[in-house]
Amino acid sequence: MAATRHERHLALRREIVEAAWSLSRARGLNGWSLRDLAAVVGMRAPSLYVYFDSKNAIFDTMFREGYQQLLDEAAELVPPADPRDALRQLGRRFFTFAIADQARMQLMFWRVVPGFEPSSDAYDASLQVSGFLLGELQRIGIGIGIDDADAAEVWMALAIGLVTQQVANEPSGDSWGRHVDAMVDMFADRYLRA
Amino acid sequence: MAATRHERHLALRREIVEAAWSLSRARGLNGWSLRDLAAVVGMRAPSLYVYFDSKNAIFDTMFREGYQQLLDEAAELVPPADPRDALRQLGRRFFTFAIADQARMQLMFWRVVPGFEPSSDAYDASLQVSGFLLGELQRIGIGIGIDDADAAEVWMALAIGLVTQQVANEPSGDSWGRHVDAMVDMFADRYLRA
DNA sequence: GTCTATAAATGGATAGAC
DNA sequence: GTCTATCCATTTATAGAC
Repeated sequence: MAATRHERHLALRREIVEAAWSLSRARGLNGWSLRDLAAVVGMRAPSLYVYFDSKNAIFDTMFREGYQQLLDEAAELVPPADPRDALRQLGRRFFTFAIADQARMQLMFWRVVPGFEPSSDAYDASLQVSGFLLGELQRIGIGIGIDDADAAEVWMALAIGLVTQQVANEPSGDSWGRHVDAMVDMFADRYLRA
Repeated sequence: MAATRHERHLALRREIVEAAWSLSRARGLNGWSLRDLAAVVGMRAPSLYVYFDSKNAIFDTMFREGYQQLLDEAAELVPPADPRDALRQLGRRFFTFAIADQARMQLMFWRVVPGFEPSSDAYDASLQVSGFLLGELQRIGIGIGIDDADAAEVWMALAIGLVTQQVANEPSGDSWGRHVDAMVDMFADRYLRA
């Protein structure tokens, strides 16, 4: 069964994005050019334009994939019955996810690529993650009766603060992870319904 | 009283750094070249090398100044007697300081300029800030008896998380600031000695 | 679809005259 | 100290042959 033209096109698109991830992990989000990227997949730079309209279009795909990956990991979770344990699981998993790929983290949460703004499609993917988090916090029993969205924002700030400190101060380590439980407990003490 | 050659040299150095701050605020840390910078101070690019060895040397000075400014602001604080009020003051002031200049914040806390690593002198300035924070938290009465440095790391993660979310998601606003008190209270509930 | 060639611009940094 | 001229490298992107 020969692959159709369309299938081959999609496969090469995939290969290009994977190479972009690989280069970003190795040299940073802004550490590679289209020439470099093309070389990895055995092409010349102009050929990439058959698959993507611009370099930012590649970043856009990566941005969307980052949030999709986070959503996939979240969907796989089997939350413990105890609310506080469920929060700990969420916090630990997010920390692990974020520091596992610093380039991905920076693309998703720091917006650090000059001139890149996520398309509305890509932005939708990030909204799905926010929606999942909000739903999960509500299910677990978060809220002081006024505004669950505020609790979700505080949760994200806690999580991203820890990850930001980790990546900025000790890029190749994970020692800030030892504070995850403490931060989850702080959050639970304030926002978990008794 | 005529200015000495040395004084004129220092004055121009200052003018160059101020122009670099100005450009960074207007176009981002990576949004200007040495040509642009020279134009602002009425020079050509090569003349800048009389005052700085490289572009990164300019960033290094800015990095050091950023931490010095934070230290200066901190030193001006008159802490309220009540420990929790003192923490609130610290948190609010840091948030205001950080979002007042996003380029400065990104240079200090995100390490986002490719190829730039702070010199040991500049790094020392950042250590002074850490030292001040640790001393202040101890004075206020933080600590669960084991490790005050952990509390300081958690404090910084909280503060930087809020600022990171603010800058990444609403660069021109300050709405994440409404969570400052909530985060300070969470921190106080856990780490403030009763 | 892939290539060569090239546009068109930009970058940090240096040499050397004045 | 400041300049012109320039090096040398780099970049994204396009035109057009094959």
